[in-house]
Amino acid sequence: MPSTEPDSTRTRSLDLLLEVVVLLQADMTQALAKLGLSEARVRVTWLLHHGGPCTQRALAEALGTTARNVTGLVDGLEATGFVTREPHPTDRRATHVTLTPHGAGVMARMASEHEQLADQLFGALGRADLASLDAGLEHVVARLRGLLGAS
Amino acid sequence: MPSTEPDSTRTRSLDLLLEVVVLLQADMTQALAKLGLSEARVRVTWLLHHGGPCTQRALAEALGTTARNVTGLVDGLEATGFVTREPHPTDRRATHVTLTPHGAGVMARMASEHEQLADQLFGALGRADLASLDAGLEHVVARLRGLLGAS
DNA sequence: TATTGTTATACTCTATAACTATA
DNA sequence: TATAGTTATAGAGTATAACAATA
Repeated sequence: MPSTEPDSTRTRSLDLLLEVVVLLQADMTQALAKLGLSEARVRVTWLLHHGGPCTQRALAEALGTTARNVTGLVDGLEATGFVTREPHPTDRRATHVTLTPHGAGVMARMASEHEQLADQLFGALGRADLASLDAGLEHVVARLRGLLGAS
Repeated sequence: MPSTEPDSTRTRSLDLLLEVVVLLQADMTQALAKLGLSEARVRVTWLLHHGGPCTQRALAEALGTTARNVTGLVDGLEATGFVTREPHPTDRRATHVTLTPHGAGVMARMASEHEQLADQLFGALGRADLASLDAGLEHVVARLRGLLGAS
């Protein structure tokens, strides 16, 4: 038997992984919609939840997007009661985007749903199975980082 | 030691999985852009590549979207030379969306890049490691299908 | 009457460029 | 002069609703 596995085995693993991507994304989008958030907006509230109040400039850099886009995202989050624009303590050009109590509550609820999902996905797996899954995923993460870095 | 694992272990596995989602999506988007396609448009060409020419109505149902949206996607694919609108052989209301030779060539190239990615991600894994990764992913797929079905 | 695809309209996310207020 | 955030404008993707042509 040759030392290289047939391609079909690896391709099947990639297809499985892509199916997980599709399903996980669908589940996330659905869960976010119930909380009144979109994927783009939750990235903002996530940054505010960890890290606290923040200028729009800093948000734009952390998100890897433009200042204009952040204006739109914060507009939407402000209109739906997730954040407020406060004056920056020292720089009168800047705004301090801050989570409202409602926004903070939703983020806390999201964290608990996150743990719940982890239990639902992995609760039935034994310790050894979970460890080998983690090892495989870590391998994939390392490979993908390499591919994206050396683009 | 209690029979239930601490939550933190499972949450870490989920975070790993979410990181794979983010990285794989970034890699796909980048690869598609090089081929002149977006994610929404490649779903259309994928359906045409497998399955052959197709009415817009059938595309809308397969994509789970509206007829209006398919009009826009096919407009874009037509303008960039991936597909043509042909008259339907028997139903004069309908159009037969068909891959051009260029579109078919790009899809073939995509398939070969798919195999290449599978080799890059999994080539260094032994048979046993790959099998246990597959088992874990299959478990996750089954769980996610259950969650999405019973929404 | 039902179906296929279109136009009309609107909302979200993204991007560039020009501009205002402040530093 | 440089920076923070805005308005102006544009394009992709999604959705509903009204409508034309055909079945």
